[in-house]
Amino acid sequence: MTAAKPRARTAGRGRPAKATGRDLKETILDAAEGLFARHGFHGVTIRQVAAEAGVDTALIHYYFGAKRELFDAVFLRRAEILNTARGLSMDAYEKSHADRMTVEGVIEAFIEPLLRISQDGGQGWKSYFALVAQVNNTPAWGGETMARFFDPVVHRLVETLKVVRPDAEYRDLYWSYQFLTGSMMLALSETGRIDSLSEGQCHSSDLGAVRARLFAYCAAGFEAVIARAPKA
Amino acid sequence: MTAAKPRARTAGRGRPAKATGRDLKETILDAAEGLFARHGFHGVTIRQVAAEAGVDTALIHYYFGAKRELFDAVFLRRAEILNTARGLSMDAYEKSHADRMTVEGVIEAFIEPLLRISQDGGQGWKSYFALVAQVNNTPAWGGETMARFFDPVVHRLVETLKVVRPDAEYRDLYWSYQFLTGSMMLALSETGRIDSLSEGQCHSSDLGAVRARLFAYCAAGFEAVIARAPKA
DNA sequence: GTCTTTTTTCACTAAGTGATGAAATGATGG
DNA sequence: CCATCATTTCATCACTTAGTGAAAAAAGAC
Repeated sequence: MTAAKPRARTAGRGRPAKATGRDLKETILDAAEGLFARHGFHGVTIRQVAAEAGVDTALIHYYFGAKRELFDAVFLRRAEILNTARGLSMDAYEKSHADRMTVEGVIEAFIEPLLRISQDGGQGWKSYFALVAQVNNTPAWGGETMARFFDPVVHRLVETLKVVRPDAEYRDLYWSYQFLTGSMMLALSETGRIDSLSEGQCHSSDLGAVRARLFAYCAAGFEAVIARAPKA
Repeated sequence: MTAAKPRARTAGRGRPAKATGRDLKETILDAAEGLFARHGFHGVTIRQVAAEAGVDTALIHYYFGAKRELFDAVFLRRAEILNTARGLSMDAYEKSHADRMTVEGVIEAFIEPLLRISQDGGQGWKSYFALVAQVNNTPAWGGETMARFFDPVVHRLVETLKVVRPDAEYRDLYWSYQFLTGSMMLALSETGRIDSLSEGQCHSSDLGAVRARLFAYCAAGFEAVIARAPKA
């Protein structure tokens, strides 16, 4: 990073964050988020981000450094919020159902926060989920990033499920999680594919429809995998 | 397309196609396939493909035209084989189990050909599945392409399931398929994520482990969604 | 041999790429 | 009013990109 560190966020010394009212840094992140989500990292140029945000390309480098660092900033911005929300949801469930937890209940506690955030959080969050889905499916990309941010909460899910079904094998739980995350991320990224596939009977933006089915679907899947355990 | 059409394949006038043992066209497609699968369309340059294939960039344009056409050629090459294999698998199942089809059986007939091809077909097929998974998760990309090639066989799956469970609603079947395809494509693209997540207990290359679990997982999911039908 | 056709390479272009250093801007504290 | 400093823009650099047109190479047809 060549540029000076951008801000100590004291009370405004220097030129104020423009008369736009909105923080320019956030505006840049929003623009980058939307574009990266639609076209992927390499499908977006700094100039496009700059145009979308209404700033000069140099400003983007001033705030974020290289293009890759901009991408990481986009990824990071919401990752922690996500983990916190999920952690709280699972805390609440474990507390309120301490002695009568079910597989479906645990799974719901794991997935539901994401659905709620996507529904209530506006377009930014929808773009973000599409972005994560894409990272998750790009072999030469996400490996390390995904692991660093999302492994802990997944391990917690697996451990909790192990408490609910002590006889289940870890391998079965991990594979079931893999299936779950594939379904979940595809649903959250709202690709529009189901709209045309179902000839208008379903809409990928209808997260209520997802909520009404995904928990049951995944829970039944877990149970079935556990049930036919002695196999590999 | 500016370049002359590459081939009239009458009986050999002019230079024959193979000076190198292998067909150069296929070599180019192989190189492009591997690179696109790892880095996505925009993450790959024609020059990289040319270098990997050991040819000049102009030759790629000579055979395939623009970069996007090269990508389509890569996508197309295996799509038909895939559809044929799947069609045959479902034919066989419907014939052999005409009066005793099960949800799990139908799903197995739908997924199993892909697993077998991925196991027996070599690295090319593995790359191809990773590529499809990526297209499937890129909103601004796959819509039309995916629909054109894969909708028919999906419609067939849904109709067959409707025969097995006549009381099921189409919306439930389409949503369940959406969940299925998310799990299936993530498993087929072998991202390696489960390896690190499970600390070595599972391997994404272990398609036997997928086979032993995915059919049961998805079938149970379908049944559960159908069962809690009168909703949403 | 020569002709014709296809395949391959070379040299090139016009447009864009990420990135940077220097200058302009304007609020703030002295 | 002036010096300071974070912020913002401008002009540009060195390089890469997709794509092309012309010529060379290869090989059967005659």
